[in-house]
Amino acid sequence: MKTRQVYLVDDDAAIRDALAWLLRSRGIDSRAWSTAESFLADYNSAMSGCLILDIRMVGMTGAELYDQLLALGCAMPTIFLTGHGDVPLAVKTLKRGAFDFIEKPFNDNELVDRILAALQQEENQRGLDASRTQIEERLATLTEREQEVMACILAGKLNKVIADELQIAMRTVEVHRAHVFEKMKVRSAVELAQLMSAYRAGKPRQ
Amino acid sequence: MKTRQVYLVDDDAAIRDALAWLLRSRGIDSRAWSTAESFLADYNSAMSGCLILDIRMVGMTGAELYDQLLALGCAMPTIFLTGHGDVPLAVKTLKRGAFDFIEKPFNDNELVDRILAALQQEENQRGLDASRTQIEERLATLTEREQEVMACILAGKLNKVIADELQIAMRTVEVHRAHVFEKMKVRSAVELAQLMSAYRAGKPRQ
DNA sequence: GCCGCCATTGTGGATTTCCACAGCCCCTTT
DNA sequence: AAAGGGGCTGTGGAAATCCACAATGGCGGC
Repeated sequence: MKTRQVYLVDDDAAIRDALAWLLRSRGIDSRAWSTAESFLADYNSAMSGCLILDIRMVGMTGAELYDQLLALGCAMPTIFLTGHGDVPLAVKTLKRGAFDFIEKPFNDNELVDRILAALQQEENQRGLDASRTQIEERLATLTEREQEVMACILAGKLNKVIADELQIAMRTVEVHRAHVFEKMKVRSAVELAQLMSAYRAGKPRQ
Repeated sequence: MKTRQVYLVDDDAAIRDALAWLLRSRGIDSRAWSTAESFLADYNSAMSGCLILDIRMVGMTGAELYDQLLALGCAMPTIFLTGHGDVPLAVKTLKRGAFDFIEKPFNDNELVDRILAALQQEENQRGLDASRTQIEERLATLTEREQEVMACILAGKLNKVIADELQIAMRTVEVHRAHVFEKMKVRSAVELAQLMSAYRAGKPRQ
């Protein structure tokens, strides 16, 4: 099981070193990169933790790197460090989902608190993602007919009504219904309804 | 039925007039205040629409007014106008829920687009709030026993299991169950499960 | 005392859900 | 050809849900 890390990207070596030292003193694992390009080349979706990005860097900026990572499906919470007052950029980046903005020079405790919060959020999100994946895997096992019957079940329809609508025997509805419960690993229509409600509530993820 | 309005608060008369004119030319109703204090004195929860606040004003600032309004339970989307680059304040206010930050001088079309989006969001939120209120009213009609039985239903338990746990007859469970469905205005356990799932998913609102 | 609300329970019967056992047909893969 | 998957169906019977009709008892308010 991989450990969470804090990924630091800043072209200022002093900042990188200071941050790495700070995090080590708090027992937090970290790795540093001096350019956005080098981090991007190393990035892979197995990375787990949070990002600390300097918003302005030589070459690709932190904001541009963030856009690239979003496009790659990276969901790690991202904290931006900024030394300039650029409100539109801060607003835009926050609205795109950045976790936080912290101005240099920063307060050590404040930054570590935000980092811990970001790590916690990432952990929570990973759990949610795992659940979603599991539900999706179960859904993928359903035949077309089973999906149709499931939709009717979730619409609260009686088996005989489903049978009428799909023009099949009630016995067949029962068979498909039993398969749906089995494949979705639920024991009742209530449980199925709750599972699918939770799944759909967490769906907006694009 | 009250109409939605845009509420303008800015100590700069030229801005207020220009905004009012702009909105009128787009067929959007608005009202203006020159100080945060005067708006706060007039505020009431029946106001519907969105807010445009200048972030810095003589006396109470836009940010301070926003905090006050939040404390009063105001849910109108709030767009801040700012002429200075104060990133921490922008970040803090956005994280508190502000709808957007726009720097002066602003682009007319951009601002109107954001206002229309804010009005739409407020409309959607009103609809959600109305639904929540309705559900809460129905929940309030349930007796303690009915609430207990409902919890068991939502846990997917059979009537006979509920009867065992609550140490009552199955017939009594059926009576309470029927009352729960009637009062919650649902026709099945599935429908009840979905109603409560949606309600609980939208609960974090404090 | 009367009334309304709440909780509880029983009887009898209808409807719905669930499923073991059994079977048929079509299509695809080995 | 045989096996597996999917869809479909029937029989018989048990379990679960639903409810009209009926009733009792406790509590609080008028």
